[in-house]
Amino acid sequence: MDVLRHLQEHGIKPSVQRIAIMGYLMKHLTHPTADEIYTALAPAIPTLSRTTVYNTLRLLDMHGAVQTLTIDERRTCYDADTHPHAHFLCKQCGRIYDLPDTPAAFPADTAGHRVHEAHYYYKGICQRCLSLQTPSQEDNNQY
Amino acid sequence: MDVLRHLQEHGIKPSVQRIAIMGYLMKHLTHPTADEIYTALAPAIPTLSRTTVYNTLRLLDMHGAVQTLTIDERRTCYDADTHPHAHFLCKQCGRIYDLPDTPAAFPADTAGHRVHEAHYYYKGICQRCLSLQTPSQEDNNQY
DNA sequence: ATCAGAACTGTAATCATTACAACTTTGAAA
DNA sequence: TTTCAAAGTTGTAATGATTACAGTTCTGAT
Repeated sequence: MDVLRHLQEHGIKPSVQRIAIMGYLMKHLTHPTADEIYTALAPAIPTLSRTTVYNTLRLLDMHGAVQTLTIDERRTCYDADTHPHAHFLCKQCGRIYDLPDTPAAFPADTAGHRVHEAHYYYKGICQRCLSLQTPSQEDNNQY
Repeated sequence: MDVLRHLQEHGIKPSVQRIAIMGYLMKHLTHPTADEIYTALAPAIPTLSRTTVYNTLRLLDMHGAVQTLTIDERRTCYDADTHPHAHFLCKQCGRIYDLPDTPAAFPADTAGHRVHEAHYYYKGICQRCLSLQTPSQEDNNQY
């Protein structure tokens, strides 16, 4: 997992903060939010600012080094895996999973529009929540 | 376009406000935001409250009478067409278009998760912006 | 006519994100 | 090796969409 090279391949000048944020995303493929990244890195980089995390994530996205996920209305999530792949959001626990099977990356008919990005996602109840489910908890959905 | 029947078919008790909001969405398939709906209806229903628009849209979504689109990080949009169909967001003008061609409604392998909703969308530059594009405007992207 | 529950309203709070201005770092040229 | 401008970072304040909440109005059954 060569974070430095990954940044350079995308034309991003490295810095302590950028390496830490990109590295966190490459290590944790759990689709974290900006705030989760900030909270995780702040102890190791005490001077880190939330603004830097937001700015850096936008920079990484613009250079194609990460993918921005706007699946959940409330939280913007980030994914170091930029290959087009489908996601699943659990409406109960809020976890976002990668799905192995992905529809075709581009629609057959784009109606004349120029497509830059393709996003596929599903919402429902994840396997984990289904197996934990008891009748009395069935309406605990939060997402 | 029978708004009243549409509401009743989804088990929603009608009211002046609910009929107006549902009717607006059925007439305007442009994927408006809550605020756009409020602004459009407020002159005709002077007592209308923004809160009611938000509450009603949530109600309509929960009963399956509309589809909530979380394509754009900033704006939550609504669509009276609840059939699974793909969308295209123009990164320049922000318009959301319907795409005629839609991938399969459900993934072949859901990894054990129970899928309730399928969402497909693309981002890029729409035909309209492409045709208006001049070299000096090429970086006016807002979305 | 009465009354309880549902629906609606307006204001205040929330909270993720962005704007901004000051400070720090970097790296090239003198 | 100093200088200096540009790039990067920081903390605080502002923004703006959405939600919480408490009071008011409407509805429909009795």
